[in-house]
Amino acid sequence: MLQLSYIRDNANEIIERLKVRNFDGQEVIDYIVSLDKERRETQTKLDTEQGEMNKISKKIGELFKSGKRDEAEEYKAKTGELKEAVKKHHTKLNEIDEKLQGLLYQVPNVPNKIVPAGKSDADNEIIEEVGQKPTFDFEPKPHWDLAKEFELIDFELGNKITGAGFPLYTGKGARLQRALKEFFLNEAIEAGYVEVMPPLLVNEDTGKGTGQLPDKEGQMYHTELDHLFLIPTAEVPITNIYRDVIIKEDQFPIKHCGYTPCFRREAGSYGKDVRGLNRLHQFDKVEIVQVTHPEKSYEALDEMVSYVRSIIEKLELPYRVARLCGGDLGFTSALTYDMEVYSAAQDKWLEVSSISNFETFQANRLKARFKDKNGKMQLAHTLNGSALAFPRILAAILENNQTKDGINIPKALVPFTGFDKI
RNA sequence: GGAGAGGUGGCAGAGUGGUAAUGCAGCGGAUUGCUAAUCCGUAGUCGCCUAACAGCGGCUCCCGAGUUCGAGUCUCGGUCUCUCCGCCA
Repeated sequence: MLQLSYIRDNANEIIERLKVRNFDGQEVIDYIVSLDKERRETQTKLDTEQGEMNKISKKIGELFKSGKRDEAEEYKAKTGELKEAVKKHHTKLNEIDEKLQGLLYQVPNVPNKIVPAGKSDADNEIIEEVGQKPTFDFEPKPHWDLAKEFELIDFELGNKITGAGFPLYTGKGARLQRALKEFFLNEAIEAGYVEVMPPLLVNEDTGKGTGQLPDKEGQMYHTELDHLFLIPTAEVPITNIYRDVIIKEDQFPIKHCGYTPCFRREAGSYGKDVRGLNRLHQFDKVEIVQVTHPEKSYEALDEMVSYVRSIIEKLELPYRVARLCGGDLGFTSALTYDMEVYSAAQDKWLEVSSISNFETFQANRLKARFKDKNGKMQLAHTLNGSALAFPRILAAILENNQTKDGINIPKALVPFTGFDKI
């Protein structure tokens, strides 16, 4: 959520920059600005009236104390009209606030100046491509065939137990998942991220804090009875650690990592994209999160990108880095880099990480603040990224490393799998 | 699931209708051979007024409604936490 004061002072610039994400903000921003003006006028009136009330009440109190009951009664009689006015303006203020809140929730984050214009992922700016695509002297098989052949994943069983998009990993497949978890967490801790193991169900306040709620509840599984949500990413519980927290400036940068399963309804997905491990309702991921001083957040973003590069390189996977265009940029993000690994048999780039700077957009909802050197409260900046999502990494490892008689495990994982070949 | 207790400023903790004690910590200042000690100030938020600082005012004692000239205090609803019992990994 953008700050009201920021909108008030920069309305035109905001409208202009939102165009990059194909968001026409003219109407809603104009409405916000005019409502804000009305709100302030109303509050000024209300404040004056309430101040008047307070004075009279105080006076009556004094009169009662000194036994001047008659005089007190006179003052009492005077309050009726004032009370009505207070009530009226109070109601009006509440109404305006509610409306304003609803409108503010509709405005996405302002894209960073370097975000390219564009409609879809096809317009993302590929910044760099690293590594060699593998070559084969036979027809490489897609991972879903390999998974079946080597009994790594049983999609049918997952289907039976739960439904589509909930695979059951078996044998070496399961062991590989565990190895990825171990490897990713160890690397992150090595890089200075403090591990947390958060709850997998979150309440409504938490969902609002990071921007999943309101409006995007359709993407999350919801437990009806207890009104809790299954997390779509560890970003949600981890970033919410800092909801309503006043951070000490010397704590910056705060760095966390965490492994969690993630649950996504993926309403509306269909077709080829959902084949095999490409798009699941439940998957595992290690997430990295940073909370930083506003002046340091882009530095942190770069650091996170190079960290994620380093682990992909250790897994010996060809990858590329994309700067998301306005049309593909998430609602809450100001700048996002996607990391995509090449998966040979599908001949596709698979998104395995999305690294974003939200600037103050989340912090504003979260009220994640710190006192700066001048003693002023300021919003912190929040960032996060996948490091990494397991299924597509697994898909790429299987497809890229297949040979005629098996699949080679990247060296970095061998200490955790206990085998170097499938 | 049953019963009870309780949510007060960063923390601790008073306050049963008259406008939020006190202690600790942090920060700023004063004093000061140094250190220690001492003293003073210091919550957040919204608004008015400012070039800015300052100043003034409103709101905030979990949330919402109500009673009252006046609510942390009384009434109703909601919510969260804790304790005991039951169930259970």
